[in-house]
Order: sequence, then structure tokens, then C-alpha cells
Amino acid sequence: MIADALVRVAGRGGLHAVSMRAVAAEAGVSLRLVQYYFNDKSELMHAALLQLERQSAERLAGRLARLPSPPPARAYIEAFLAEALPTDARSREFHFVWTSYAVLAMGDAALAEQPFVAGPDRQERQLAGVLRRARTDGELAVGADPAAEAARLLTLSHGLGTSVLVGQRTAAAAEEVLRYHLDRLFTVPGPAPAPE
Amino acid sequence: MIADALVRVAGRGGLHAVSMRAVAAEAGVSLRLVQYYFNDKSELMHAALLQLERQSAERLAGRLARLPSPPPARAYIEAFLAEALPTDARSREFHFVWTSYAVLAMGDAALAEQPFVAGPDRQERQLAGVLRRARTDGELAVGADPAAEAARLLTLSHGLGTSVLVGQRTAAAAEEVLRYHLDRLFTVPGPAPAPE
DNA sequence: CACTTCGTGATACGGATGTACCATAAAGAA
DNA sequence: TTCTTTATGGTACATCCGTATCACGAAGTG
Repeated sequence: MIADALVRVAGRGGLHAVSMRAVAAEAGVSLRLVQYYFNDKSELMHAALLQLERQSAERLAGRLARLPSPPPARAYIEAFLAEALPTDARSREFHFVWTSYAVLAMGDAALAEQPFVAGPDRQERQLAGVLRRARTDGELAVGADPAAEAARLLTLSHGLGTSVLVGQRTAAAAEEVLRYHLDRLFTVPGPAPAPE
Repeated sequence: MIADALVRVAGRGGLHAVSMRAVAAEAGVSLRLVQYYFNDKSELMHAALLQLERQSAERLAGRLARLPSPPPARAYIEAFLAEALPTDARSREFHFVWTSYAVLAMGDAALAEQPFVAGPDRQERQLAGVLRRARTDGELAVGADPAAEAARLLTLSHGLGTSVLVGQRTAAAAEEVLRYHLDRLFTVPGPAPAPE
């Protein structure tokens, strides 16, 4: 798929390395073909962004599907956040390109609307719902507000993700901060760390 | 200054709108002059980044200088984080351009080294130092780990900042999340919110 | 068969960009 | 005075980019 080629190109050289020609070469097709399927460059960029979003949602769904049912709140949230950190090379590519799009969207409200506003809003509500249920089950620390905690979780994981991408922190260090955060949010302990 | 012109151009159209000609026009000088002071485009970009960093440090220093001495830990940290959120137009421009550079640095380890690794590392240590002192003074919640808390504060504020830039959250909402976070971190209450 | 649509290729065009080169004028040093 | 350095402008050049155009075969349809 051509949109995949765009992601690969952007994963190597950033979004500013994405040109119609570079994408065509990466996909092994002619420039004309890229023009044929996506008339514009903007259409191509938009399509690649939609595809990134879809793939990410699928990966998250896969993680959640592997949970026991009903999923424990902490496991659910850990699955959620595991997808939000750039741990392996594939995930790193994804987050790099995704963040590049996010910066692009900071100067273009129309581009931002669906993926960067509506998407995180939905995730935040979803997370808040899980936290509300956990609170009635008495699993949350006292005084925890589900909506505020959902916002904290998402923004914290995004911030950690960029600090990893930029090379300030290793993915393992970011996961440790996240674990620390969850330990202070939940009253029930998380899973024991794997022995080394 | 020419580097200021670069920041203004990037603040409007993002870093990809920055060209030698655009910067020259914004600064009201000839293209040749931009070439004269900064031989390369990469030198120009680098210089503008350094200037952004310096200005940000100066603003932070100004905030900290206006604090009573010795500054209360919470006030100190609030000053720190106030600088980290895009509240007004000037701050928004700064964070937009800064984040654009951060994304650029994700694909260029050399560019990232000084401003995006060493800088946040230093800030994190600085914050951890303040938190350590607050802990010995009994101002921190029980079980709080200064290093982990510093990491949480910085990454949380960065994540909140990008969510504001992208339009998902208002700056006021971000400040509220931050206040919530600090309320759970400190045992002593923060300043009362201004009556409306 | 004739014709239209779809998929793919090669290439041309206008514009923007980074960089290089030439020129000029002021100022200071010899 | 002559020379060198500093500061500034104008312009040309090669390259790349997005887009448009022409071309051609395969496939399906009447």
C-alpha cells in the first residue's frame, strides 16, 4: 500500500522528507500512480494519517481482546498505556510519524479536528469510564477523580512518549514512571515485575 | 534580530514555512544578509533554537526571582510549570516552535543532544532537588519519590502543553489538571483560586 | 468488433529553495 | 593613500517539488 510507504519514508526522515516522488520510490511504483490514487499531496497525507489512526486502534483492540473478561481495571489501563509508549522499532516509527502529524496539526485546525481532538477526547472518556467503575469497586486511591485521572494518564503517557522519542529517556525508564503513577492511583497492587 | 524573524515565521506557518527568503522578508533584510550572518540554513535553524532556549530560561529565571525567599516548594514548582504551558499568544508561539524543533530532533540525534536531552535532564534534577527538600520538610504526600515525581511533573506538563496546542484542551483546563496533580502531591494546600 | 474505463508509465512545466557569485560602500589599518 | 575587513544588496544556477499532460495496454461491456 502506498500510504504505508509514506509512513516508512516519514519514519526515516520525518514528514518533511515525504514527497510524492519519495513515496512512489519507496512503494516501488511510478509517480503517476501516486497521483492516480491520491489526487493531491494533501489527500495522500490525510489518507496516511487515517491509516495510522486505524492501525493504532486495531492494535489497541488486539491488546484489549487478549485480556480476561471482565478485564481488571488496572490491566485494562496498562494495555491502554502500553500502546502509548514507543517501545520497539515499529512502535517508535508510529509515534514519530504520529507526533509529526500532531505538530502539523498545531498550525492547521482542520487537520487536527478528527484525529487529534476527537480521538483523544474519546479515549479520555473511555478511560474515565473504566476509572469510575474501578472507584465504585474501591480499587482507586481516595479522592481520585476519574475525569482528572484520565486526563493525567493520557497526557502523562504522551509526554513520556515524546521524551523517549527525543532520546531523553529510555522506554524502560518511561514504563517505570508509568508504573509508579499507577501504583499511586490504584489501591490494589499491579502485577509483580518479571524476575531478571 | 534575524533569529527572531525565524521564530515569527515558524510561529505562523510551522517550521516547514521557514525558508531563507521568508526569514529575510520577515526581518526586512535581504536574502544575502541572512546568508552572511548564518552561512547555512542549518546554522540559522540552530541559532534560532539556541535563542529560544535562552529566552525560555530567562523567563523562568524572572518568574523564580519574583518569588519570596526562600521560595515555598509548591510556589517554586508552580512557577516552573507555568512556563511550560501555552497560555497566552506569546507562550503559544514559543511552544509551537519549540515542539516543532523537538519533532525535528527526533530524527536527528545530534540536534537533540543539547536542548532536548541535557536541558530537560537538568530541569528534572533541579525539580527533584526542590522536591527532596520539600519531603524532608514534610510537605510531600507519603511515599512520594522525588526523582519519579520530577519526571512526572515534567512529562505531564509537556503532554498537557501539546494537548493545548493541538486544540484538544483549553489552557485553563490544562492548568486545572496541573492543580489537581499538585494537590495530590503536596500535603500543604496551594494558593486559593482567585474569585471570579 | 468498437468503445470506454481503469491502471500505469514517461515526461514536461512553473515555481520555490538553498547556495554561490559579483558588486558596493563604509571603516579602519598600514 | 592604499589595502583589508565588515556589512549589505542583487542576481544567477542547479535542484527538487507538486501538478498537468500525453501515451499505451488490459479489461470489461455494448
